[in-house]
Amino acid sequence: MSKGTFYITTPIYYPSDKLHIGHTYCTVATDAIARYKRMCGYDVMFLTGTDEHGQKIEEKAKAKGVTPQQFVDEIVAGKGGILDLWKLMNISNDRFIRTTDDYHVESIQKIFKKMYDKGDIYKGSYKGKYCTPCESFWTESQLVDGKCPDCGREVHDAEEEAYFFRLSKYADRVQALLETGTFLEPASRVNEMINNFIKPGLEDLCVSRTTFTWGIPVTFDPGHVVYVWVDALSNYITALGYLNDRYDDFDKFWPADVHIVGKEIVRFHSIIWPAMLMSMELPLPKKVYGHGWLLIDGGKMSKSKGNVVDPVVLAERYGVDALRYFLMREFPFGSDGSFTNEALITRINSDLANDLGNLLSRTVAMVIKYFGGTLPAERQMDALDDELVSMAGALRDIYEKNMEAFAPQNALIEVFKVISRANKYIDETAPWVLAKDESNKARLATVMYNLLETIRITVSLLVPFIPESCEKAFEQIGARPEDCVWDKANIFGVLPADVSVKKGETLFPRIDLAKELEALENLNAKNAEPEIPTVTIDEFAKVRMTVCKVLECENVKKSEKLLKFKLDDGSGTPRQILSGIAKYYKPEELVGKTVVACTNLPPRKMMGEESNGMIISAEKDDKLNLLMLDDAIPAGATLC
RNA sequence: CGCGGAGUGGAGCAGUCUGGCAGCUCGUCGGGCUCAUAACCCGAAGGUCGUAGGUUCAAAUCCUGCCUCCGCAACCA
Repeated sequence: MSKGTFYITTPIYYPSDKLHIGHTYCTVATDAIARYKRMCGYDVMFLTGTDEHGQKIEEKAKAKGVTPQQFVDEIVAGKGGILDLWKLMNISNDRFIRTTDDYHVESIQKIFKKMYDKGDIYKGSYKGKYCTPCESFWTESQLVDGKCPDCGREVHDAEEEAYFFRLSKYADRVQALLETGTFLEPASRVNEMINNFIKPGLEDLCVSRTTFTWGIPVTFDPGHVVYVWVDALSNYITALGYLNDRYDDFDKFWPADVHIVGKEIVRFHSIIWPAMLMSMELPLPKKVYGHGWLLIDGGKMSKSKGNVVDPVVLAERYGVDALRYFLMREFPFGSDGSFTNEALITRINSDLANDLGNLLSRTVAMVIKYFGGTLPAERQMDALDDELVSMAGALRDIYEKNMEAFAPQNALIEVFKVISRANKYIDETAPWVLAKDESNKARLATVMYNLLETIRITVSLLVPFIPESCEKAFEQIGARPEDCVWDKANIFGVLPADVSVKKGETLFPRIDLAKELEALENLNAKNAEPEIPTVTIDEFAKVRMTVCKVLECENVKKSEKLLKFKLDDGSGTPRQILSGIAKYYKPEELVGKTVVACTNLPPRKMMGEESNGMIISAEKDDKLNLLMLDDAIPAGATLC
């Protein structure tokens, strides 16, 4: 029965914040592929999880006053956390790994030791400039006038002990891997990897840290924790029981059939991970697929833009299946796509409500109206039936080809071509006309049966995408579970001749576009406002705002954003400040103006120039205005 | 000259590898139908395929220059 095994993974997500629609997109896509493979008869292992170590988590936990473990427990397993999100989205993962799980920790320590014993991990040092108060390493180029870019104080030469992985040793083999065959897809990502990372030369990779403690300790060298690469990437094998006793299906499922990843981490999965596996002398995954991003308003989703899309809100408003369908249907999997609420609602309405839902609804209603819900067994074929029947019968193979090519979007397009054809078929056969004459019974029954069969086949193939809705649809057309399987999705005529339908709830209610857009807009506006902490008068008083006259102003070369100012701040010495407002002002129009700057910020280096303070401006949406005062007030005056 | 992606009717995209009548979805307009979730079906309008040049019998597609947008990297205090 089984066609063999299929091991598929998502990345393990970093739980420093709530996950957004982008993570959901990746996981839903992986889920759809996993469900498809199961449907085809593969023994599937679908893994997802979380990457829970590192400095950022440590810092966030500290800021919140909890331990790192408590912090990640809350985000991963707490109410509304990552586990809840995947449950809501109906994700069918077989396993969920957390890098803080005991068995993973145990495996990582053994893997690290194994690579060390082999000589592929060696102890070296990280040379750089160290700022003691900031506890930070800086490279020469990051320094501002030879001083710490964060605090402006002196730095000194320092070396930090660290372990390195001999990535360079595997560069040739990795390049060959990328260049031959189909290891990395889509193909457009291959050039990017080779030009950007391999050709300039691969440097050995720092794989341990001593500057933070939230990580897996290196067993043979206390004080070092394993840095992200070995810890996170290895999850794909530790979750199968590699070097641990928790699971024992490593031999069964490794190598992975495909790692689904976002394009931002293609580099780690297509260069570092294969090199690590080469070092461990393990088989390489068969494929890494780098999907595109969902862009908002043509740009990247980001907190600061306030345009982060919350999957929970959308799933609760429109249904999990509708959201899953939209994500898979709207965007070409390998490229970026632009997400808009309007596209979401329009897509749900036109495909799911108008085409599929309505087809089901009108078909079931007619079977009930004309036959009391059960078809008579007599049939009468007609040439009108041919096209629909052959399209439905041929669909599975076309669908399969697209799914195998990681083009779920095209698979869905093909399914909906058949659904549209069925709607047209109703017009062509005009059942309501046939129903007027008793002598047409057999013909009418044939039309109804053909419609039910078309629905059975198309909905069978939609199961990986919208599983719950499909169950409801099967029930309405009177299909038994054994009729709705892969092996019968390319056969027309599976339902019993005297099939009985059952009226059910509306599968996908139509959504009022204008009303919902407004509602979402309002929700978003509310969410965009972060909780603003109150400041005490003492804290506020620390901020020094000084009136300055613009002496000189020019563009910073090679920078699109920065303007360089020389300001008279009343001290007698000109003050240099850089400001990212080149988009809004021309340098010459600012000379002589009276502006306000915060003058007690630490110096900071940008594009090789030092900035001593911040010029105050007001910004909203895409508008920005510098705060300018009347010329009457002299330079050096302070705001109070 | 840092790396990469993209510019195709009002919107979103396919087509480009391998030149051969410019296609799909949504929207708009007109018509049809009444089984259905005001849904469905048919028809129409709308594009010098970013731009300038080149190759060719023939260019959205191949070549060269330029412009614009997006992402990465480095700065956006």
